[in-house]
Amino acid sequence: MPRGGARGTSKGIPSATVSRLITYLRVLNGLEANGLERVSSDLLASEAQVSAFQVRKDLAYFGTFGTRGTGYTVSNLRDELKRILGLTRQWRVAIVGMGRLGQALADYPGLVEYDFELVAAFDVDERKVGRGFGTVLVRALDELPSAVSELDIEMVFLTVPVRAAQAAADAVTGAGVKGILNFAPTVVSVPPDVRVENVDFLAALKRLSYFLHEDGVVPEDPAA
Amino acid sequence: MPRGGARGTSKGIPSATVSRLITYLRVLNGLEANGLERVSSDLLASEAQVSAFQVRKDLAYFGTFGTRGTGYTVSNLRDELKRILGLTRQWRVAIVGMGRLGQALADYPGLVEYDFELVAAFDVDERKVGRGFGTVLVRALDELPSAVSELDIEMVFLTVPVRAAQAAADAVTGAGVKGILNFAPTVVSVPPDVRVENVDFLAALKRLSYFLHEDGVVPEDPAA
DNA sequence: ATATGTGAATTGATTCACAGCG
DNA sequence: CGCTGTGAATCAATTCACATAT
Repeated sequence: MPRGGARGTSKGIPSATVSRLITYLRVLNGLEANGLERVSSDLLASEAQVSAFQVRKDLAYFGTFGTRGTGYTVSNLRDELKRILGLTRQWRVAIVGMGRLGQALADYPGLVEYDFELVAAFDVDERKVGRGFGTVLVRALDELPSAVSELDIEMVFLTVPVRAAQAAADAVTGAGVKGILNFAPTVVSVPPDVRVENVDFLAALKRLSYFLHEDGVVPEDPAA
Repeated sequence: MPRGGARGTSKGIPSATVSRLITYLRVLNGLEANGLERVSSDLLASEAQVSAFQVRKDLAYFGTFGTRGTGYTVSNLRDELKRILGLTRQWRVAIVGMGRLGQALADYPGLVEYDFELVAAFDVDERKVGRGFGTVLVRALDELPSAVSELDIEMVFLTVPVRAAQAAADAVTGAGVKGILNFAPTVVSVPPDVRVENVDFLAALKRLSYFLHEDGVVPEDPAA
């Protein structure tokens, strides 16, 4: 019965809204780079490919940021969105699984740019332990619990094979990490206070397969 | 204002359903590898981390695949899902943008495994043209129109920088490709008969930031 | 007895229309 | 007047209860 203090911490915000806020933030950065100072919900909407209603409703979940009759100030709205999304501080991340993908992420310059600081990397493979990638040395997986508290690791990129994903997720959450960016093409289950976001290239590829295929498929007729 | 253009599906099937079907297929493959022959909606649901109602409703959009009182035959349901998802045939794909990510995808063995055949790669950079990655040679971008028809390219992985994404998408759709797997962290707009699926690691990372940050944020108090 | 398949109820998200403020 | 902010209406998705088949 969620009737009482509906004003508590932001619950009940559609996760589609969060995704769109990220798009709005990108659009604003682009507009700002072009020297634009003001923006209307209409312009923002067309750039983000949603309706203006949607833009205003999404923003309204978090407060009122515009001026009636005028619109929004680009830099102001951009700052508000960064604040809402938790992007005004650094996040300390580690990579678990230093295969091809883990190595690529360790070298990715975009991380630093967006204030995500890579502070550790882990792998089970003895031969990889001690090697350096990007700014970090690879550690053995059993160092994870101590490293999480010593280095204050807040998020982990899970880049291990499917067969190792659940065990690795258990180790990560057992060590106290509350956020997992899961690149393994599988469902991982975690305690309720841990958040998992999936980055699933193969699933996206199969969705594409479905939608391209779709036009040629006739659904079964339940005429019985 | 995007009127009428239902971005979901053409047949009224929730796109969340399509995503879940992909998960069910993975679960079934796992169960089959373990020698299981029968499965109930309950088991499938718990493995996929959804409700059994959801599993049955998702399947019901496409037909009836189970036996009352018994459940589903693993191999049969797996085959049906592959058929529904368009995964019973090969798909011919090309990569546009042979930077780090494009190169990594060209080498990725998972593509072949899932019947996605890489038939071409493109880049604007003169110095990359002619080099080989995986099974293909890099071509100049202006060869795209002829290559699409000659090689029957059906999907493209868009792995170019954000600033080049829209122009590249225009070139791709102009050449007649109907499916784009967009890895660039930006919205690309395409004609209504083209499907775009996004693989957006930075967006997932920012969603994680939001949800971890969330607990510490107090929404604005309208006492001004 | 058991587990699927499905109309109906419920919950959630999006769209709308216009009130409210600059 | 113009454009934001928001309750109300519409639309979509999920949950449920149970009839139905083996």
